[in-house]
Amino acid sequence: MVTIKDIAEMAKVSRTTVSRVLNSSGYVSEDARKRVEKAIEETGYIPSQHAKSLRTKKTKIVGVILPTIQTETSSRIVTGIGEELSKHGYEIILANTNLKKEKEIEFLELLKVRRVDGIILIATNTEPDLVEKIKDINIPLVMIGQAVDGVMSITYDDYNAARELTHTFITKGYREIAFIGVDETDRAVGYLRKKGFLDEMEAHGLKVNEGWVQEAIFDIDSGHDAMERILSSPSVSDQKSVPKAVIAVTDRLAIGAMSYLKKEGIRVPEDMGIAGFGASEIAQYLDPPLTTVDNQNEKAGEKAARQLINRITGREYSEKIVLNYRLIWRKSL
Amino acid sequence: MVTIKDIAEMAKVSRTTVSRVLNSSGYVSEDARKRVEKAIEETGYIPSQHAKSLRTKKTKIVGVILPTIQTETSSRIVTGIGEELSKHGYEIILANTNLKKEKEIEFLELLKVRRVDGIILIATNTEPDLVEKIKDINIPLVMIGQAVDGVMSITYDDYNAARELTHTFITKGYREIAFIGVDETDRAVGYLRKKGFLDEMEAHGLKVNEGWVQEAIFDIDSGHDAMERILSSPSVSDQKSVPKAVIAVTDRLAIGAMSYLKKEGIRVPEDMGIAGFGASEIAQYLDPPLTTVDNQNEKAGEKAARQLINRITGREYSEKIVLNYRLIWRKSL
DNA sequence: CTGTTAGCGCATTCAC
DNA sequence: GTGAATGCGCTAACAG
Repeated sequence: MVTIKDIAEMAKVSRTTVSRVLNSSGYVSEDARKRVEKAIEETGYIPSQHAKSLRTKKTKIVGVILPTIQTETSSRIVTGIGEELSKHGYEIILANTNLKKEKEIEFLELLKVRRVDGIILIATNTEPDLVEKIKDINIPLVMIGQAVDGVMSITYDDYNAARELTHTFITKGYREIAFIGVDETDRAVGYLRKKGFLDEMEAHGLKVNEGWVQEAIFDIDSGHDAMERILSSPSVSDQKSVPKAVIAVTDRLAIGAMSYLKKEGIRVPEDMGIAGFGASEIAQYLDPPLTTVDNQNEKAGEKAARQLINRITGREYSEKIVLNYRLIWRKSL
Repeated sequence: MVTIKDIAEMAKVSRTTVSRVLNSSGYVSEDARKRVEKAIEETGYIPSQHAKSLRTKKTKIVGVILPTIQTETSSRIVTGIGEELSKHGYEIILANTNLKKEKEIEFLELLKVRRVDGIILIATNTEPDLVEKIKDINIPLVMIGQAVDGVMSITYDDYNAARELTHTFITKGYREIAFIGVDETDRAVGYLRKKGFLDEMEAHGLKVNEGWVQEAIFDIDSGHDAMERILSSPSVSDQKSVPKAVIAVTDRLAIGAMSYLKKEGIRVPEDMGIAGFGASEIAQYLDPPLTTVDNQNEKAGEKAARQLINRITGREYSEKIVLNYRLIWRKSL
């Protein structure tokens, strides 16, 4: 492998001079520059980022820890992050936990070994050991999706989105509304979206029957099963109170729910209104097209990257950003 | 930042000894080891991978270049790659071209700067400048999805999958079959799948009308439009020959086509059979569920990673691997 | 404008 | 069993 030393010798200058033309820093005579460039050209020399990093203490790498890349949410966020980072000459090291929580902490360690300049964590929980680890990692870090005191974050306005969505269901005349949520250790998706729903229902004096609120995991089948549980809960079986609508906290859960409804011959939206969250691409092609909440994931990724870079480079940055959302009304209710 | 030198001083040994316990190489007395470990524990010392890389010439990083991460195909491949690499202590640097071809070459450069140990390229084309660049990059590289002479690759059996799919359409009684493809510079998806289709049709003496073969780009809307073009092509408009089935080269294109059919009141599969490629998760939840070809993307990723590591570490590896596929029959035909 | 000197943090001889 | 010496490839004072 050809090194800076070889170039220096070929161009009959010192390594310093080569370094100068490489980084276009300091003065270098036209003549010397030419010779250096020629040598680089001839040899195909490419400077080693490692040696450079060792010296400068900057790696120009950002670690991205995520729970899975196989959801539109994640992949969009990553696209946004990548887009923004590459503008500034940073690369991404991808750390995919595949939904194994313990790996989050492992990866934090690992990224530290790699001396990344910053970390972006697409978070699924805010558990104490994770937060503790984050706080003593001593590398600029921003979380996406969850907010924690003392940690930079980009979050969605989950609570208000859920309220507004619920509100609109109500103003459209729905009064019996069911809910498919997820585990509340996911504070944003599990807790806040559910709370928004419940608070809005309560504000309107509407009752949410036991059995109407079901918990699922993040996949389509789970939405299917949750819908089934809702429709076979005691008060429903007695025909005393059948929900007329259902809100699912992700589009995938909504798709699963729809598939159950279709199987049972329950028409959407005539017999049951439905909405999801996430604005997945497929939502608009469903039959009927699914009402959903667009959280602007790419933008979340971009903002996270931008704020992180600001922080890394000592510029001003926002500690917390809450993105606004957009309700997309379609025919499913 | 605490370094190996600090640990050495604290433990009253030389840096060499610290290095030894770090890498569990060579002899080190129980006593010395204890002291070193204690010092590491107390300081939270983490060795710098950069310094190590500079010394050992190994980064334990693999670069992954991909056209987009927002398709199931890509994200699954990446999951497979990540899964396998992490078993061996490698990390991924993600290079997302966002469908900009020129960036592929740019990223190759960049990964060279980073001195990655290997590169995995999820390829969309096999154009000469790309191939040339690959060949003189001098870093072990494996392509996924496209085959090129002299380059390691993992590919799908696109040609035969297309033939077999077509064959089954035919044995089910379909004789008028249309086709939605993509640009043939994508040799695997664009050229081979189309050729498989055409060859099989020809082998059965079936005619493929002009206008029945349309070219789309990789998104849902494009599938919709292609379907529209097929059904409004001259021979179809004359009612002389309306296709009774359509094969799309990706599930997304098939979904787009289905949405057009639904809009036009054309029933699937009664009026028109349809199939896609890719075994996307959503395919089974469509109405009707979509027949598709599973080409095991995670496995492709895993194999690519494994072969690459074999190559990097000087073990035996396969230059070319062609994965088998699996037809998934559902109600859409 | 340019070169000399001095490390960055680590692994690897080679002695002891 | 252990340590001193050396250098990986690069940048950053500091002199000239």
